[in-house]
Amino acid sequence: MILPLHQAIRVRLRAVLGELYGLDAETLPEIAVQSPPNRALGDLGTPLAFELARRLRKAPRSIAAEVVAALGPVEGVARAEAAPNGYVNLFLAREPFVRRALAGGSEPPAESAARAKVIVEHTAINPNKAAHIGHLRNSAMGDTLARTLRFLGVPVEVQNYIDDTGVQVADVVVGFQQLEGASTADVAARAAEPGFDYYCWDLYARVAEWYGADADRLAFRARALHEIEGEGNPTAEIGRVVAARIVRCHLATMSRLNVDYDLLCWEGDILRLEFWARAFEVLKQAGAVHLQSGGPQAGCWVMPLAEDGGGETEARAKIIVRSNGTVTYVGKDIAYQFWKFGVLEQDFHYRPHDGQRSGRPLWSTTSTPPAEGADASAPTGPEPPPPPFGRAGAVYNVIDTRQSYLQQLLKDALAAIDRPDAAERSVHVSYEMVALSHATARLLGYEADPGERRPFVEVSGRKGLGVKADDLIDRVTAAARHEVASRHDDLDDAEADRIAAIIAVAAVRYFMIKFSRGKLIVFDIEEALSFEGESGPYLQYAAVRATNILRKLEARDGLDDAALAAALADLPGAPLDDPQAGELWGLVLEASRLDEMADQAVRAVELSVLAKYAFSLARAFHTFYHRCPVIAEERREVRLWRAAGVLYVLQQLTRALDLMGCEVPPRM
RNA sequence: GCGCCCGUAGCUCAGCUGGAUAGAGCGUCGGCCUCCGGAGCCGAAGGCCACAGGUUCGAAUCCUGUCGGGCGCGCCA
Repeated sequence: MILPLHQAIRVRLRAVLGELYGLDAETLPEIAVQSPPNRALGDLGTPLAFELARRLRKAPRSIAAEVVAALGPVEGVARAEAAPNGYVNLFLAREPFVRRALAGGSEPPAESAARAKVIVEHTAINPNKAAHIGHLRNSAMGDTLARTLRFLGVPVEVQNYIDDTGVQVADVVVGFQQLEGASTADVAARAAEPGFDYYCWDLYARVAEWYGADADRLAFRARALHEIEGEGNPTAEIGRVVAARIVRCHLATMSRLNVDYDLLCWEGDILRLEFWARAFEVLKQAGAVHLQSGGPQAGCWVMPLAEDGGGETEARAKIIVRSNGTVTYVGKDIAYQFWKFGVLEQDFHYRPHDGQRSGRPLWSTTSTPPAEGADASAPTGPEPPPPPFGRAGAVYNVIDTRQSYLQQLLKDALAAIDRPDAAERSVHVSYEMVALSHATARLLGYEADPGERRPFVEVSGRKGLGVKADDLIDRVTAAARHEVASRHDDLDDAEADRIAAIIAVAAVRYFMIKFSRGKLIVFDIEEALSFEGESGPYLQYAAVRATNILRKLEARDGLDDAALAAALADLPGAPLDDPQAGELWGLVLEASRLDEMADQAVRAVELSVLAKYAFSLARAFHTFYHRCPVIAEERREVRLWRAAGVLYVLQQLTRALDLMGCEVPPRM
């Protein structure tokens, strides 16, 4: 991994600047270490001479020359060069670099339990219908972020917020009651059957249409919404049945994509445990909210909007508690966010939820404490106590860009209660929506709106318009299955299915991650089914090719990973410095940058960085594959070093894929 | 009206805390299976980085303005 080397170089350069010019390390800006555009220029380079030119009243070129002359030995660096234009370029010691890379290849990432825990909240799909492609973008980003943070040694807690008491669930309940005359038992029976999430998808669309036909019917929604927050009434019971079942459907869908969670947070529990009451106290004590005495907002508790500046702040304050005393959505969200940062001295109760395919234990919040002794009688023995949830040092909320205003209010609220640290570390991971191409919308049977001028069609749950996540995965899997079968006629059905599933996951997840988050994705089914070019399967194919080389090497020469390592131990490194070895060296160097890219992805909160890097590494490998044969190479030293490079690339590519929740299939 | 996001090749997009010659994929055209599997590789054509100023040794990147597009801004959730 190259990041520690960057750091060592920075430290040395800072010392050199101190020795040469008496510059204080404190007053120096962070020294940029970057990759030169062309490997011939160097393996790493820094433009520090440019920044110092004015301060030192010297030409960059001479500063660079002086720095290079004074640099002295740096661990891992073979030599330095001052480029004529002023760059300081570094050439790494290749042999030790490759040896260290291979040795560290199997090491687990540096654990640092001392670092503050980070909460990543993602998915948060309304539990009233099947998940669609828009939700996949959220989950793919959130899961990749969580995996990347863990890779960097940060303790992570993944939460999935379940809005079980919102309008969307209420609407489906109204559908069951008013359109189907269903009882709680009827709904429970239907929920136990397969395809409940698809059934509710259609029902939800029907309810929306039903409301549209007669505005008076919206009264049913208002009543259901009220009842659903309570307990012991049929509406609440049906709501519970629906939400519980749909959440299981969502978890099953996400599990297909290797997405998992630590905790399900139910909005109903936040209400029943009255988190808001405590949050309200905190806000009032800090003077963050006040009661509006006059004007249109008279009788409401409001929070002044930050940075309003003008004299109209009073009129434009954000209402947190309505004049009738009920709390708004914003208030509930503030309470939840406060809990995440440990601001409320209050906690949920917890119960274990179903197991996850990944094996990661999943917990669920509840409103009631576990019954005494009940667990001890269970066949599995007493339940382990829940881990300490909440109280995070930083929070990432993965929610689409339309929630920006609300997310800003959460930061404002934290700042208003004098928790600027929490406000600062309250990060909105915003992203644009996923829309449908006209061609795909047409394929779904959607009649194009003649007034539609935009080049895409917005997904709409109310209209029932959208590509369901499971349908997408099914279609991509079928396409992958077809491809696999056409390439291998010796695979049995189970194996072919397994490989197709692995490929489909990569295709879908890579597609959701490769665009930067501010970009609207216009989803086109044909494009998604293409496994050529910049796609998940392209990355997997590179890894499979690497695996094949190593497998053949083992079959022919009996050289497995351990034997290869042993053979390298007493192998001269000279072939690496051969000018012809440039291809191999460039590949290894590129492969070593995974930690640099993971770090950058987190700092910029831009997961596409990771996707682009993995793609470029795969591309570099494919090129190498064509130019530099391994098996057929006759010179033993060259062959072994190439094999070492292939092994390292495979390790790094596998890790990069893992960060995106993708696996390497055994064949493809 | 205010706020956020977007504008780079025919299309879809990368371009890192400003840095060396603006890069990919798709599409088009032309090559490559006697060679570790062609879901691949190599090459060609294709760019006033929306526009105009500014800051800087240096701007696709930062600042201001203009134009075009998207999304928010409720005693809804």
